[in-house]
Amino acid sequence: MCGLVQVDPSEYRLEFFREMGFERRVGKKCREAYWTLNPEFTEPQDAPCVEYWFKDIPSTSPMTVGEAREAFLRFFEERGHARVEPRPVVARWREDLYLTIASIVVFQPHVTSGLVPPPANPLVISQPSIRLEDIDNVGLTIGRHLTSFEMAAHHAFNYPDKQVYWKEETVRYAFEFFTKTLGIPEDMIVFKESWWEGGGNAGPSFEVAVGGLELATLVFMKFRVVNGGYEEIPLKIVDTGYGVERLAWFTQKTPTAFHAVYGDLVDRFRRKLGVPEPDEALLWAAHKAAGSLDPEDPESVRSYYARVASAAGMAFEEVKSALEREARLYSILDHTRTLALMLADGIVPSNSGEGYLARLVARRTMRQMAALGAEDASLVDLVEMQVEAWKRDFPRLAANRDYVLDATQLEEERFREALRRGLQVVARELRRKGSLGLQDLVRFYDTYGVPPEMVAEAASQFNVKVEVPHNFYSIVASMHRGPERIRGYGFEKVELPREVVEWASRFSETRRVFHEDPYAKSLKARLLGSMGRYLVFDATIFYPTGGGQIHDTGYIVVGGRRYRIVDVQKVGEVIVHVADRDVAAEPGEEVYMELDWERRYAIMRHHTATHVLIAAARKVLGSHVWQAGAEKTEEKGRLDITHHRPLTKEQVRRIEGEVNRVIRERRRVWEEMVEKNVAEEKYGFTIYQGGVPMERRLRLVFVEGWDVEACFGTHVRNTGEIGGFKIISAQRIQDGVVRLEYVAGDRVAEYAATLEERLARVGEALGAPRGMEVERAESMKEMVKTMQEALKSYREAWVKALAEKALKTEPMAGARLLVEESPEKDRRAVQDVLRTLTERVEDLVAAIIVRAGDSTIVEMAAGRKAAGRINVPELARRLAEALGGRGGGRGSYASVRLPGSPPRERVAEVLQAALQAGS
RNA sequence: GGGCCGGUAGCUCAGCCUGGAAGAGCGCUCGGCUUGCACCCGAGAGGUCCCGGGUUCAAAUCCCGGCCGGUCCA
Repeated sequence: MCGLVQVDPSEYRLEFFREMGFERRVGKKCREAYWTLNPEFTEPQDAPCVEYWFKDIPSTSPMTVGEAREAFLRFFEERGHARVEPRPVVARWREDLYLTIASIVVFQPHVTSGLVPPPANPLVISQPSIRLEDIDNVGLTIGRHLTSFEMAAHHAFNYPDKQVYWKEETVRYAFEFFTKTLGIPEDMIVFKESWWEGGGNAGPSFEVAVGGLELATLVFMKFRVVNGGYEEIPLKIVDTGYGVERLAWFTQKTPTAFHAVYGDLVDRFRRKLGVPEPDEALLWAAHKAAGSLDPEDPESVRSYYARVASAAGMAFEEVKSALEREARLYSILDHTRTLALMLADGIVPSNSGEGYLARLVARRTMRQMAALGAEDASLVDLVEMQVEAWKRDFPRLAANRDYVLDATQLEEERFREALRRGLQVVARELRRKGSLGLQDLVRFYDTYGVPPEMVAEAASQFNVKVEVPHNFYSIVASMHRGPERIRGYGFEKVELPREVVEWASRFSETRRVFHEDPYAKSLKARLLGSMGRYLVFDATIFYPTGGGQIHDTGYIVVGGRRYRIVDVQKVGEVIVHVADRDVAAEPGEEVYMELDWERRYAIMRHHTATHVLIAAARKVLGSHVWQAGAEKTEEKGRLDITHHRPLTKEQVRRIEGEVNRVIRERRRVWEEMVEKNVAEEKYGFTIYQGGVPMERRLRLVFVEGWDVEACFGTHVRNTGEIGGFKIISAQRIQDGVVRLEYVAGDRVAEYAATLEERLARVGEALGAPRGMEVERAESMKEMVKTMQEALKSYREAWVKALAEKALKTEPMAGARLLVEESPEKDRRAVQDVLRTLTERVEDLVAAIIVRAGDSTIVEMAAGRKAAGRINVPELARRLAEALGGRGGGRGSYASVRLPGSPPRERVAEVLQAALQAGS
């Protein structure tokens, strides 16, 4: 972007530039400062300022993405950098980010905050990253925007007592890499002065551009942003980012980055999607013009097409439609790889969290496919091609192939289903209203997920024209703008009064005897302080609520008095005990404490069972399974796992079987304190099932040969102690999350007992002997059916009798009147009877009295002939008026509720009088 | 986590706005037609209108709460 940053210019004045004879200039168009060896440059050589002309700049032989990545890594390895393996594209170690958007994210916040040392220093990495901000521009800009890319980077962390290197070396490395490894002429490389800010940090930076293409950014993080000002930080970080895809594009000199990155996939996708091959000259014209394209500005897009049209000697409309098709093809290439990477790293598509981001990418891709008219193409096919193409670069694509494809297929089905439903509503509204406005478009998208293009297409079949504004999606987005929120598990919430928290945090760390010996049932400790019911000791065996494990209960004896402990909470490293009443004791007094051991032991069993369970679930269902929440109490364990489909009975049974096998195998369980870096390296991010502790050293809980997790809880020593395991429910609690509830140990027998009890009650209610409950239920069902049939024939008989009786009455005022008591209370049935009756005797007005406790309901209906002369609702009003009730009706039907229990004769009298009066 | 939409026959849905007989198409059963493989004609079975409360003489329909599903956004 063009614009001036006001920074101390000395930040950018390097010895290296002086040595090499670089000159500092300011762009004529873009008023930005840059350093160059080329006397002819008037602009800083990056995208909006100049057009792409890098195809005319010499470089080494063409490199694929893999070759470019390897060349970069090797270059820095040879210069003393340790190679670090990339992390997943899902930032599981971050609470405030869903996706890995840059290599530095790998080291945030634990390393950048200084808490944990980096895994190596200096280091080099190529980190697959995903950014969805510019997803709408992907394709149109022929490669400037990508949703998934690899950020190759070398990082150096400079501590006050350990300096590694800073600007001089970083810029020298860049220059050397570009000239020696990529073979770019020295005078083509431009270093533009810039300023970087992000995540609360800031610093000067250089953007390295060649021939219009920005190839790298070199950031020198040295400030913290405090109240809008900058404050120097002790840990100064070299944060670089080289676009691996751009390196490949640069060396291959293809018209678009997609040709360079995806190679023959471009043509294979093109065939699958039925996109015609464009003229090569057109693509090159687009290549040149795309550098100055601002995709957010419709006018800029229009003039881009116009420039391409005149350069290629083609008609504007022809160019526009060809480039739009190309853009869709490229974005499909880009999105399918992004989706594959997201799924391979275990994202489960859903309607919330990172799962929604995966769905967003999938649906956007399918929209593009639909816009190309590629109805026969399948998203699964395309994703599968990406998996095949990239499995050597990203082995987890192959490892999780089944899940990636299954989840993709499910998304494809769901989208089709949503469209089908939504388009049905669209068609209905079109028939009703005949036209659709912007609000309708928004509603169809927002509520039913039908994109406006598809609404417009559906409308065209009704010969209705619908305008879709170009900024439709931002209109929708702006309507949803709510409070800015970040991801959080909401756990470890301290539920203590503010003043207690303040008071408690003044104490030093409480010794955690429950960790030293989880089997300690009692302990002698010393009271450090008390505040009403709140107590702090020097040591404790009471576990505080946290990590999904509920606190312990028990009692203490202090100052000769006994108190129950009803709650235990953690404030930092201090453990606060809550007694059942105010405690009268002085600091320094000795305290005896004892746990409700049976309760605690049940909790421990459930907790260890949870660890065994999650590993079992991952084994049976796949490595996309992550803990989405957990709770362990005395009664049962509860574990929410991410999974895209509801569990089958078979899967539940297999998971249960795995857990019971591990119990049977009597595996050892133990804890170890391990350095964070070592733990992550050795055991992976699956250790973070319950959240990410911000500690330099992690408490890892091991289940021998089965599971490792960072965990604060108390565990049994051997899986054999779990004793037994039964899943008591497995239900989908939200899209992409399945909740498992289970019992362990003695609870299994207790659970079986409650089931027995329930069955016994069912048997009793049915009057069935033991073991015959099902047969009895079935025979009763039959019996109900028989009785319903009998009831039906009795009602028919009653109707017949009523009809005969009605025919014997004398018509007056042209209608017969029949007033009868109902033998049954069911109003519905009575209405049915009335209906049949008045159909048979057409000049009849019938009233049937239903006694309902302390009131009386009179249902009334008239036959066809009678209804012509008599207004039944009016009759009802008269009856209500006369006997103090309320009622009404419509057409030939009415009902009245009367207070008390007036005799039939009274009702008949009133009705007769009303009829005679001529209602 | 929030907004919006929905839950009626085995399936897909109408009815709800404006309260007053629970419907259609497909499927199913039976019969007819047809030398059986998406034909036609006729008859029939099939419902806790998601659950709970409220308003009302009367609730699938209106109001409140809950459960479940969908969708968009963060």
